[in-house]
Amino acid sequence: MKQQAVDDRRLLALPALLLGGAGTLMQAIHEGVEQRGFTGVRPAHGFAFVRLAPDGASIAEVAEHLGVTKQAASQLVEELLRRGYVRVEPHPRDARAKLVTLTERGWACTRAADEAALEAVRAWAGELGVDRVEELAADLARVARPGRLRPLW
Amino acid sequence: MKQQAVDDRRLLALPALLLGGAGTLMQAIHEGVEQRGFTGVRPAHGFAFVRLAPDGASIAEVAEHLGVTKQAASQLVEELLRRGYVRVEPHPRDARAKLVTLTERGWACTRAADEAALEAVRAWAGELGVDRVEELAADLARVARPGRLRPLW
DNA sequence: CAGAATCGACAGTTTCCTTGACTATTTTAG
DNA sequence: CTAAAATAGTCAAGGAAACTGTCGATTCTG
Repeated sequence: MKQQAVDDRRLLALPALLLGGAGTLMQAIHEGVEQRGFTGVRPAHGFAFVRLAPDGASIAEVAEHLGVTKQAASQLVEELLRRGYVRVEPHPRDARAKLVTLTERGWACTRAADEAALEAVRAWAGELGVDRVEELAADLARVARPGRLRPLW
Repeated sequence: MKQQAVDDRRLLALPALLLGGAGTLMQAIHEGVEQRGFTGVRPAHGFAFVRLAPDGASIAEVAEHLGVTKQAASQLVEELLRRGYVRVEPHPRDARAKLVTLTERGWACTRAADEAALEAVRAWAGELGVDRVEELAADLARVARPGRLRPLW
């Protein structure tokens, strides 16, 4: 039990660091995307792009992915449509649904986000070394169950 | 340049994992705190507790810590007051200001959050080993400059 | 094929944060 | 030492982004 207490103290630092690191990273990505000329894009949009990227998705699928209601997803998609990041077509297999896919501008924004993220992580690799960063990623991959990629809580 | 491209691919996984891991952790903490009987406590409250914990803080200091306006911080403090997590007294050195400090209930909630976080991280330690988790924390500590601990965006 | 489930939209509401204007106090400059 | 500027906090109004509830249209299920 005493050993347990010691371990606890060693473990207690991680949550704050993880939350802080994620916040820092998100901020860096957000700023990087803006600097590359994609203004008015919120992180929630970026998380939506992840789901839309491969082959598009329905609004309900976007909602499920973000962990919000269909109404919220619908609004978000409409905003992305207005800004030219996505196109919305009738779904080929379901007349009730709409198929939302990225436009070229949407893809460009996605690439910009990747670049911005990479820029931040490259700085870390310079500090820790590429191998250490890769280990970090491997460790996280084992513990971070990729549930919903929610913007927030 | 080619090596650079290879490294990039190896690094590109980290951002999503870090964001996902942080989200998972936040969710776990939030649920753990609720299960321990502290209902209606949002993560933003938890971040405020961090600032209040040592010796209390003024409303403006809470605002600065959270990265929101004084008005928002004022409202948040009032809510914490209603729920019994903090007490508000006149500031001993500045008649304009209020000194906000945690009540015993506030401290209990803080401990509950620590326990919930620990519970999650202990599960990781079981998966990776304590030493590996500690390395993880050490790496993160070197790269994650603890800016504002915002709930954010 | 009839009932249940699902897709998305409309309307109204809530929550949380913002800007702007204001008073009271403290700090700074002349 | 006082007049001006800065700061602490509040009130009021408004907006962004989510929510619930309801609905018509379509698809799935038994």
